[in-house]
Amino acid sequence: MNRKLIVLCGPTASGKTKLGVALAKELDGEVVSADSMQIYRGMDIGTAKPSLLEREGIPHHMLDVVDPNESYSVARYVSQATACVEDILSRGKQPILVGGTGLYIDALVAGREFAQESSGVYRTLLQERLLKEGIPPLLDELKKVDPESADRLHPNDEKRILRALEVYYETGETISQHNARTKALPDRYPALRIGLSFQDRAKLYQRINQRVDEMLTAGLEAEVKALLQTGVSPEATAMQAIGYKEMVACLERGEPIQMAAEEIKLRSRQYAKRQLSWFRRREDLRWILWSDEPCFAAGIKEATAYIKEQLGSCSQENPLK
RNA sequence: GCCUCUGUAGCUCAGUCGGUAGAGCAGUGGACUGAAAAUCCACGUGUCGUUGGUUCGAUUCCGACCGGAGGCA
Repeated sequence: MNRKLIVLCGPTASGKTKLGVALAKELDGEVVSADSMQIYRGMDIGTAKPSLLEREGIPHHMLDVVDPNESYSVARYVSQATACVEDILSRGKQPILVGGTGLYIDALVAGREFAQESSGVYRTLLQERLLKEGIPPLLDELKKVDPESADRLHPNDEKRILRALEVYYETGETISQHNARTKALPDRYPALRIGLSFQDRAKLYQRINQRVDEMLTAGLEAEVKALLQTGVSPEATAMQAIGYKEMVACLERGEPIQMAAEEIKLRSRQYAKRQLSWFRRREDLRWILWSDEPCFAAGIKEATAYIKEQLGSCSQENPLK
């Protein structure tokens, strides 16, 4: 039985959503979103969540699965999204992972285990200590329990230093041991990865800028205000999303919306660059690069040709049919 | 027209008591194992507005010119 995952990834505004739907139609598939912000209900405009119309009747999973006040994590994503993938496979359909959150994609494909669910007491404790003592004593502590991680982590990388300590105190296993063990495990799913972007970086940036303007026209300001009014905390993880945190700050300071728009464009461009650096490191990823405007007809041709070629080479009959 | 301030990296600006200059931001590359749209790291040569003068040596001092801001008329 074919358990192969098709992965469609790339930076924001590269056209993943549209090509994903087209691919799903072509391959009798369903879309599983791999986006760390589109999971939140009520955050539609700023996350560029595909509307019902844009989904064109193709079932989309992992959209609107939590409230913006809830805390979420890769681990939760992996378990929820795996259930979706299994369900799709059991019905004989092709799962297509579409999204820009590299960590979520890799974790799902690998079937990554994370250090055990915790009560959170250590995290709060460690965060309090960070505030009071600063990072040096915590790094010293990590040096004692997990010298490998202490050595690997940069002294300024507070987030990861805390996590390393947390994992050790929660589970008794150091994060370096845990990582080494889980890295050795084989992937849960075989995956075919397709990356979407532009040949010319400037073109990508131009598209991003344009899309931010469209978001503002579509009512991003009202969406953010509505979220705050329904009690979403500005501190919530969901509110770290690009487009939201800048808008919140702008409203607080009473600045003109145009200033927020410029900030959102800038942060989105920088985000796209980080996404590219995540995806580029994979040698087994097949890039489809738009030369000018995205041409989905050509994109779908290129993608399906690649998929058929890859699948054809490992099985006598087309397993997608 | 006169006076004052100003012109240094893509942008905002430091600085050189005369020995050809450095921050922040932007940009580029990278990392990433329960916050990931988060978080973190690395990378800084540019006719120091132009042109004369003084000087062994000027981006730095002096003059003129050009651009910008303000003030007086």
